[in-house]
Amino acid sequence: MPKYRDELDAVLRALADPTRRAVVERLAKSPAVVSELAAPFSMALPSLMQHLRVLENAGLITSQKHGRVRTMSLRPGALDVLHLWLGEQRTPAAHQADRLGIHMTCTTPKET
Amino acid sequence: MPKYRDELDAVLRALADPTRRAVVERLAKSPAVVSELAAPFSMALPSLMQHLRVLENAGLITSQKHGRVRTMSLRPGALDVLHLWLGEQRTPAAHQADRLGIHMTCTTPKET
DNA sequence: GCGATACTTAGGCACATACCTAATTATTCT
DNA sequence: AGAATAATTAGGTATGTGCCTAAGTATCGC
Repeated sequence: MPKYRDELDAVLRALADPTRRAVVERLAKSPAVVSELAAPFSMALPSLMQHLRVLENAGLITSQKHGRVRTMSLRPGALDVLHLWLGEQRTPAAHQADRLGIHMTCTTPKET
Repeated sequence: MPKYRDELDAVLRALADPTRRAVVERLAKSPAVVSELAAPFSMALPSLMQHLRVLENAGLITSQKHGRVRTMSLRPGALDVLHLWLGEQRTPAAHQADRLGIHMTCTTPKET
């Protein structure tokens, strides 16, 4: 039952690329067709398509084809798995801080 | 000033690997020394060290060396950048749902 | 000092990933 | 039908990533 972990892994891998993140950000505003998505990038179409496939396989986006046009949309709730994981990683200190309504900041120690 | 984006990129890249995520999860409980961290993995020490370096460069963890022992800790607030980005990607629909206190779920459409 | 311990550095190999161009398929427009 | 448009498939390259072994370096404990 490591479905959650696999899903998380796919999502994080997908989001680790700036191009794919940009696509997600674009789609967060509204759905768009492939060529619209490709326009902002100085990248050949097939390259971008590959990114879209990765995003789709990760379950982050969905697509529907009408005629020769494919419309991609962000899947609402697709990022929930990340949200969830993130919640689990809060340190005890952070939890404490949360309860107290303190925002924690960190100083960068000199490297060793 | 794309410092935020660079930071986000580094963090997501770092978290895209299961080994590194496992390290983060471990460190979320408490700090640990390198050999403790390495123990659960069937991986040569130098390989794990490389992961630790990636995590440290991404600003997710810090380390301090006392004598010959290096103690690693999760940097509280290191994941904030991710949290922040995540917040920005909520679809209008998700926002709507949030306001209404509805939890959105998705059905997986048949692939096209 | 000397061996054991805890990392570190150096260098190398295999496979994954991000691109590309060229050629194809499927629709739509005229 | 034929040209234009929107994607897709196929296949190739180059760089990045994750892992390894072997050989340091720096403490620590006797």
